[in-house]
Amino acid sequence: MPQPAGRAQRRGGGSRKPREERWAELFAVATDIFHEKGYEGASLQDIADRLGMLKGSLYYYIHSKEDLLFEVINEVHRQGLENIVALASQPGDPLQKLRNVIVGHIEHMCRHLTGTTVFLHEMESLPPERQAEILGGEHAYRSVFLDLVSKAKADGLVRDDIDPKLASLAILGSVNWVYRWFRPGGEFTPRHIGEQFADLILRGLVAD
Amino acid sequence: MPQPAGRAQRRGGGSRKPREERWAELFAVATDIFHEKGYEGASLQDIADRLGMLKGSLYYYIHSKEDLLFEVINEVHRQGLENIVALASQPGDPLQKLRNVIVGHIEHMCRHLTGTTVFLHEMESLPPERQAEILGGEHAYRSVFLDLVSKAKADGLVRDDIDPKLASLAILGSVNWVYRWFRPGGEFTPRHIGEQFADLILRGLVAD
DNA sequence: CCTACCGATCGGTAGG
DNA sequence: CCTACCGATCGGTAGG
Repeated sequence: MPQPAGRAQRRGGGSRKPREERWAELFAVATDIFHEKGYEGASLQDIADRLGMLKGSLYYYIHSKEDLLFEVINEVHRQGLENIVALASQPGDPLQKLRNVIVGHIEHMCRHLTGTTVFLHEMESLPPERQAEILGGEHAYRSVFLDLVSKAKADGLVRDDIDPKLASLAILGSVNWVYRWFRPGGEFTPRHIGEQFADLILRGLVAD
Repeated sequence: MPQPAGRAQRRGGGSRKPREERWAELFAVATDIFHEKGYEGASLQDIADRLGMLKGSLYYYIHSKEDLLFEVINEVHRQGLENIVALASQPGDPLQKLRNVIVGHIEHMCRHLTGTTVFLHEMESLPPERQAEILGGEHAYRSVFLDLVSKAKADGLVRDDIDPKLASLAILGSVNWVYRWFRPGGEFTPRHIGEQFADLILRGLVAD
C-alpha cells in the first residue's frame, strides 16, 4: 500500500520510471538497508546511494525516515497477518488449523526473511502509537494463536492443565525465533521445520 | 569483568569514587541506555548525562562506544551461560535436567530483563568477529539444549521421529521469546511460566 | 527529481 | 576526570 508524499507533480518530460514503480524500488531498497544496518544505523544517504539518487530527492516520495520505516513494517505485518488468517479460516478442527498455521507461517517467514527481520527487529524503533496502529489494540497476531488453542481446549482436544495464553506464547516464540537461525539453502527446508515444530507442539498440547 | 581503558592514573586529590565503582555505574547506565534507545540510537552523550559527567570523560573508562557494548553483552552472556551450565550439571536424567534448565533460564532472564534484552537485541550491532568471540565457535548456548535433547534421545527417553537439532531450536525459541512479553508484576510469575513451558515441551518430546 | 543549504549532533582526541 | 576542539554525518528543507 504505497503512500508517497503527495507533494507536487513532476514537471520534467524525460522521466523514465513512473512514480509507483520508483516507490516500489525505494520500498525494497529501504527494507534491505534497514535489514543490513538496523533503522538507527541506516541513513537516508545509504538508501539514496543504492537507488542512484540524491538524499534530498527521497523527500519527493516520503515524509520522513520514520514514515518510511512505518510503511515497511506495516506492509510486512499486513501480509503476514493476512497469511495466517487465511490459513486459520480453512476447514478442520482447531488443532488441524493450528498445524496449518504453524507450518504456513514458518514458510511465509522464510520466504520473506528480510522483511520479517525488519518487522521483528525494528518495530520498537517506532513510537508506541505507531506500534499500536500496526499491531492493533489486541495484538492480532497473538490472537490467532490464542484463539486456536482456546477453541481446541474448549473442544476437549487439549489437556486440562494447559493455559492457552502461555501455550500460545510458547508456540509463537518457537515459530518467530526461526528467522534468527534459518538460512535459505541450509540444512532444513521451511516445510520440514514447520512440520517438525507442529509435531512437537501438538504432541505437547493434546489430551491422551 | 570490567576492563577500563588503562590510560593514565588520576592526578587530582579530590576524587570521590574509586575507579572500579565508577566503572560499575557506567556499566549499569550503559546497559539501561542501550536498552531504552538501542545501540545505534543511544549516544555517549546520553550516557554521560545520566552519569553527570562530560562525554569526553567517558574515554577515561572506555576505548570506544563499540567496546562498551561488547563489555555489556559479553558479561550478560557469560552470566547467562554460567547459569544454565550449572543447572545442566546437577544430577538427574537428561529430561529432568532439561526441565531445570528451562525453568532456571526463564527465571534468570526475567530477573535480568534489561541486560537480556540488550544481549538478544544488540548482538548484531557488533562486528561478526566480536559476536563469535562472545558466542564461542559452536554457540555454547544452543549446545547446552542440543546436548540435553540428544542425550535424552540416546537414552530412549525421546520419540524416534524427533530431530534433536530442530527440537532444541524450538525450545530455545519459546524460552528466549519470553523477554518480549514478560512484564514484572504481571499476570504470570517467571517460575510459573517456566513450569508451564517445561510441561508443554517435555510432553512434546517424550516417548510413550 | 536536482541544487544548495542548515542546525544539530555524532564519536572521538589532545592536553592537562 | 574537564577544557576545548575536530571532521564527518545526520535528517530535513526551500526553491525550482
